Amino acid sequence: MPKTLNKPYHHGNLKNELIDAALDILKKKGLVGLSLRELAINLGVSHGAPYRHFKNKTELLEAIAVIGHQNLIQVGNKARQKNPADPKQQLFELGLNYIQYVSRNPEIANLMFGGVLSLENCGPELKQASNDSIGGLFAIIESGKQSGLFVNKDTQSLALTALATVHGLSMLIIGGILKDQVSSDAKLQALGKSVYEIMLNGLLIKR
Amino acid sequence: MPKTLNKPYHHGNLKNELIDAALDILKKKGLVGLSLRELAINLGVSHGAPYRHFKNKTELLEAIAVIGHQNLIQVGNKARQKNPADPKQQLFELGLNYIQYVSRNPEIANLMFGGVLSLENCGPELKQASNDSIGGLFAIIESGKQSGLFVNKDTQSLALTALATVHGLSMLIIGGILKDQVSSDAKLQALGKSVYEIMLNGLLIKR
DNA sequence: ACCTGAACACCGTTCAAGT
DNA sequence: ACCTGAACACCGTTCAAGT
Repeated sequence: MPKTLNKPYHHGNLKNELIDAALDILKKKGLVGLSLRELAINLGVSHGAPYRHFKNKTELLEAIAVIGHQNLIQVGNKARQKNPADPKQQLFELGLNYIQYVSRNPEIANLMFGGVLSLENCGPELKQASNDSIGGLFAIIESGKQSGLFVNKDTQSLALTALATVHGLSMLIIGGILKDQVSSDAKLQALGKSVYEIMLNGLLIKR
Repeated sequence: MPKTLNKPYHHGNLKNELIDAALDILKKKGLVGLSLRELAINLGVSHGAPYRHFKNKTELLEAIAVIGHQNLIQVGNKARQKNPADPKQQLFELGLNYIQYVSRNPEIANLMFGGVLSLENCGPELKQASNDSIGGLFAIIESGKQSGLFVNKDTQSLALTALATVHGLSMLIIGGILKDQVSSDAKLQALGKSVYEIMLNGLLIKR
């Protein structure tokens, strides 16, 4: 990791290095263990330096949450591009990769969804990113409806149901509530597939 | 609210008062605004006093999370008792009331599910409570399967699908992601009902 | 424009000492 | 058994001053 190389640097892209270092500590020590002062010291600057790039600690955390949302947006985009004209498979891949991303980045996910940040009084970047992250799912549902695959109910309710299922499963997993059910990667995959099929076909017996 | 009544008290049930006061501040100022020191001062004791009743701040937060889980367990119990032999209605009430409880107690929910506490290294009470909170749902699914109402898949997958949907919707709501969709209590109710029916019947068109 | 270093007002936690 | 008060090691944030 880049600590001090040849010489102490007095400028550069401290902003991005702060974000990277923050991500690092977040994964290692969790949100509680993350302090701006430690970040600054680790990067060889004074503890006041971060405030030239972030108004406060929250603004740094928001920057990380934005990255998380952008990653989820990518998950949606990839799922669509990889399976053109197959909304069912698109939905499946979106779901499984969503769960996988959250499982592998629990600290970022908790930052995005754990109530630490407020979408009301946050910067415009986070507002934008968090809005956009639902977009891919809506598109999939919409195309699936048009091709007569999905039920003809309002797109929003359908999309939210799918999102809720996937999101809920993800959050339950990183919350540790399902630790028995997802002790291995294979089990997680199996559970995801199982839930996905129940979501598609419903809980009720057909009549 | 109980601050200083007639005389300064030097003993009593400080432990419970700390929990109550913490809940109060949690709702008013959020988790970030909660400090043991302020709690102690508000209750008229020294800042060291809380440490006679809680090993540390985390242990206080765990006590609150336990209360939250117990409340969710009650939600499940009520839903079952109120609609005997009607698993469909039981599931509906459990779901809507779960969403309602989380919506109305977002700080507690974020404490339970937001990654602040670890279910791995927490006290036995929280472990117990968090395990039990899924129980009611399992019972509903099981009885619904036996009466030929729900699909004959493994109970765990069915229960987790239902839980994930309800939990996910709840967390999305308090996360502010659905603020447009749930701006009023009526809208929340409508969305809940809509999602519930999609969950029951599935996304796919029957063939 | 960017960074430093002192300063302020907080924290959590520990521990001898008091009652 | 329960609480106090000093003490320690941290925080976030601000701001004059440096380069």
